[in-house]
Amino acid sequence: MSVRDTQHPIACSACNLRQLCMPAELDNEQMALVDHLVQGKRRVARGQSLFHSGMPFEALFAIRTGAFKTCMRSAQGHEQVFGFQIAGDLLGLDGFVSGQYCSDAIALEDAQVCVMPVQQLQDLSEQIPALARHLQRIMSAEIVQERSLLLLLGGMRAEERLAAFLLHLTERMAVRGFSSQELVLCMSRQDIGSCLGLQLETVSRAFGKLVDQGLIAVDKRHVRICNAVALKAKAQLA
Amino acid sequence: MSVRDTQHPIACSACNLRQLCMPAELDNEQMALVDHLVQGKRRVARGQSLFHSGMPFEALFAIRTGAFKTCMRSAQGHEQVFGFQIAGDLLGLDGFVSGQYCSDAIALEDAQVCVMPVQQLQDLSEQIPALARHLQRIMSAEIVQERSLLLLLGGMRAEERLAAFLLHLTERMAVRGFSSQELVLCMSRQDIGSCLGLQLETVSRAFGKLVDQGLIAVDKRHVRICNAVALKAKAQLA
DNA sequence: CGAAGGCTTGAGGCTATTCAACCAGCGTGG
DNA sequence: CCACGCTGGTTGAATAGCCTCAAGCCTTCG
Repeated sequence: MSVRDTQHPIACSACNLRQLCMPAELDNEQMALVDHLVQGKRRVARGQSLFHSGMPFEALFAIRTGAFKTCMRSAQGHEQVFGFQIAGDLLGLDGFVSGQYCSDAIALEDAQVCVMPVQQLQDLSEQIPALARHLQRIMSAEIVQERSLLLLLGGMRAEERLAAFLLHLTERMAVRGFSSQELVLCMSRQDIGSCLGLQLETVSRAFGKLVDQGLIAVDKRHVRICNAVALKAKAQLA
Repeated sequence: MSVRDTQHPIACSACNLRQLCMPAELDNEQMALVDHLVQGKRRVARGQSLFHSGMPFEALFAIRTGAFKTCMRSAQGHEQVFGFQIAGDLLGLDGFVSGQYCSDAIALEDAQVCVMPVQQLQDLSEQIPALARHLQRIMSAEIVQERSLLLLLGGMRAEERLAAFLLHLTERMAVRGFSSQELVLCMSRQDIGSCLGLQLETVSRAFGKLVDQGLIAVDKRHVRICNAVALKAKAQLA
């Protein structure tokens, strides 16, 4: 399963991802409090789940390294992927409703996450309004993010969906300092398909089409954006 | 447009919808504070918007009467409906991210909403932790709700989508004390289609199929559930 | 080396879309 | 009053897009 390790207690105050999971406007005193919020780290091996639907909601997780998919499996065995999370993203926000996680979080590559127990989070939120507001913003962002997926599933064709997907991913990588031209996908065609409401074969064909049109170059899971303008036009966002 | 009216200042403490938009565990003192949170009401005529994408995020709204759809219009003119809100539901949760609403809220019938200014909401949340937690739960619920829509769009056929949609709606009406057999739709076939990722013709045909199978009876916008078990089976939730 | 997983490609079928005609109800104006 | 247009809904026929099934390739790993 997974192993707790506290041997590398990198404090939030010293973390380069702080700007993503923590509010910006903290003074030193508050920062010191926040440093105690993270109760250690947890490693999750590729393919393992960080949590799954129905487990008691005990903590929120911030991704330090690696990547996850959040998904649900229906009674019929159909797996629906809701999204992909990378370093700096928060996992477990769906647990507040019922006190149980409502989805599965599965590591797409070996990962390390910061564990933030809910109780501490609640207590600290009461002391630091900025933290409470930040959580609010993050959850609101999650809502907006999922709506953009709904927009995609509701009104786009396969090629357009894939184009939008790739652009969305590069945007997020760019925020984290990566190239906005190059992209290494950490998920399978099947996962992409599930997220976009397509079969893996259709995803494969859509990749082919985009390559044929000269918009991207693909080598296995390595993707290069050749014509960002045309790609955006295709994704109907340009 | 819309008219503010304060002539009927029904306090939250006296409102029969309180259990839906407010936390349960409030003492009298806290209840008195909450009563001041609602800065009057606003009427919205059928077809008019309560807010639309891009407007500054100044308040959250609780629906007292009437119904809304939340939607977005893409550059290409495609309208995507994200969901339908009825009495007791909160509107505007997507505004926390950027300080602007990210969607449109359009009244499907003449409606009345309680206006809760963000600033007061934030201040009060700091004084009443239960209120902050309640907001958290509501937002978390919104995330979960949208995921169920993603599940629907990702893996169901037209008939199944409609079945799930009808069941979801009756469930929510049942919570509010209405019959779980009878349903009056406040939205058009087009709106339903947009929400379910279908064309209005397809929705119409799906209605027809469900009627043929004896699962429901339809008279215009009046729907009666004849065979709830079979309907649930079709929606893959039973 | 063989087996398995991930990906691509092809052929055929099916679902939902598109385009179109048509009907019912409703409000307007002659 | 009826004719009229308009909106919302139903129905039909043809088409397009995606899914399904199937085969085959490449890489990885035991």
